[in-house]
Amino acid sequence: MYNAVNEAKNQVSEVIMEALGRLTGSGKIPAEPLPPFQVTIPADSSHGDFSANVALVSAKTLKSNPRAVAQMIAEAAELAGTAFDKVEVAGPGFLNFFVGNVWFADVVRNAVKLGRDYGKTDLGKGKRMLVEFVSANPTGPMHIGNARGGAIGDCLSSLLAEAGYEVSREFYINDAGNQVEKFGKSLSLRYMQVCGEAGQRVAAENKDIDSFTKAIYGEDGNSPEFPMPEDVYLGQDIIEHAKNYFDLNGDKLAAVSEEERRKALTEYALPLNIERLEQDLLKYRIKYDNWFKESSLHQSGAVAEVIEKLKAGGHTYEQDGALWLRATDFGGDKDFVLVRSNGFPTYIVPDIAYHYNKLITRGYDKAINVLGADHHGYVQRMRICLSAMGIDDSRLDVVIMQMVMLVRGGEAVKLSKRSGKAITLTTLLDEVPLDAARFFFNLRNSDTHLEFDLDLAVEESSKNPVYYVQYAHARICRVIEKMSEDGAVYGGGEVSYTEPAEFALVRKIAEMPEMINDAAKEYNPSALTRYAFELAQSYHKFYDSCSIKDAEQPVKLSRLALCEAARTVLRNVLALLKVDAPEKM
RNA sequence: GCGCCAUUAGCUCAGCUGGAUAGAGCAACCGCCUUCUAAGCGGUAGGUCGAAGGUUCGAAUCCUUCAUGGCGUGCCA
Repeated sequence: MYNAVNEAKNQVSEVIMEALGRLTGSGKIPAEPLPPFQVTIPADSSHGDFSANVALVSAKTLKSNPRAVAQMIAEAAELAGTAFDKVEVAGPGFLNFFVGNVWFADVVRNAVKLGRDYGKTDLGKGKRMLVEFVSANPTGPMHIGNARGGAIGDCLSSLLAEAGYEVSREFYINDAGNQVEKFGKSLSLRYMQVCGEAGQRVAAENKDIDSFTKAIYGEDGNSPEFPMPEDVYLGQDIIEHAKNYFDLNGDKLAAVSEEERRKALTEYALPLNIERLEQDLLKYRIKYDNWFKESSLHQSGAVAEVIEKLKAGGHTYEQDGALWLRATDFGGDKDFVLVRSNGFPTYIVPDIAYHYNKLITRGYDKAINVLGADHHGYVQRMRICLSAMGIDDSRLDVVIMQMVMLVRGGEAVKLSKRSGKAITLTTLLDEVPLDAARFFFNLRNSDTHLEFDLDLAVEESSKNPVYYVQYAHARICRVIEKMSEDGAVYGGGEVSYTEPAEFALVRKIAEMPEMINDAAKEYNPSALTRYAFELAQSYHKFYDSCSIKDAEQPVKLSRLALCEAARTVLRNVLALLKVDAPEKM
């Protein structure tokens, strides 16, 4: 795995350690253990390509001032055979290392040579990660939060794979429990409305399904003529299912028992919803490795086993007819219920069984869940449950994402999950290009609120960061194409650079593998969009100040090589985001 | 009440395992297309890093307290 930045950092450390060895050997500094120091890339390249704070952290131990210590190390440092041309003492006592031309040339040649493999690392070699994301309820369409979760989870998965982890993407289908009960109840109510006299009259007046559902739906899903009680789903999709079932099968369910009706309607609509979820996510360029059904955990007895295990471990007690988990034994605020007094387990029991399946049955090293901030209380409870099951709870990692605020015309778009009027993933994608949606949802750290500007996402201009990045790619392609028409093609030979804009672009290219490692460690796919933007920016600046067409032969090919390298890296990053890299715009 | 997250330029946000003059985009203002894609580039202006203490050679970054906002804290999921 090629990682020029990491190698250079290691070299800096080695050079310093050797210098310190010589200094203690000659008695110039006392032989004391020194604190660890850091090698970083300075923000300002006039401070060198790599910088070490060894003198600053060691000054106290050595009873000297940082600049004097730095000076001694700089003088004792042996740079022959390293990537570095020179080392300087600067500021309060930093050691600034400057890489030579060979380093820059190597970066470019390697990026061109490695192609799609450039940027890959082996950070996670041998580790298997299961990334679970979206897992929207199959009782209705996906909302805007699912859209953010989808983009984050999918790009996080790509990122981890790039860092060498073996990654599986998984969707957990909540096809059992209360939500599904409520789904059946809602369907049944709407079905009876559709069968009824009023429903038939509306059907006669509204031939197409859209106007029909709208008519039944009323103002906010609860029209006086077609009233719905509290605690049911009011989405128009429920009416649509009921109507479709009626069209296919007539009113034959009107006479059967409520229970039977709910069951039949659920068995009809739930698979359709699940298929719809899969289709919608595919359109969003998300393909799961596995769709895991909650119902399978009930059928296999895994849910019952969880309760038995927790009971056997002595972590439960009965009170008020319910079974409680002694969460306080594991640092929880309060105990909570596992099995309700009506005999049904709460939502967390199948979830425990599911995590047990991930970590023990299937043996993944880590289970990563992408969850909305409104579920963060759940995370602590799940950790407690895992501990109670004897599983190391650090094997569960959670990426919490804050809410999305949609903005249009400078004002917040009001969301209402309950009324079914929330903006769905599908309607979002009708309005916003796919590339923009995927890019925008990864624009910010997941743990900050995301302001999604619908106007900006649609705008085809430099204001829109997606276009800025894609434009850089298209520009590179055009340059390379133009030059090849003139017979100038980079064939992999020696290259050399002199201009600041060239160096800046090479440095940015060199950063990719480290960026991947850092972002993977932090589970932070937003680093990808940021990096893509910075890389595009470095290219635009290079393009502006360094002509390729008018350059003399050796310089021309070196710059062409740099274009190739930049294009490769841009493509690689966009591939991780699953955003198109257009050749023309 | 307790817990989690946030608070940095007019706006949206980076930077947070302590380091050099606190960065970027947008908005504002001034420039650059007979020259490889101006969907671009350069420049100007804009900051008591929510507040107050503390830790230290050094704090946007770590600790404490407080303020404001969001979300949790169900025999809902």
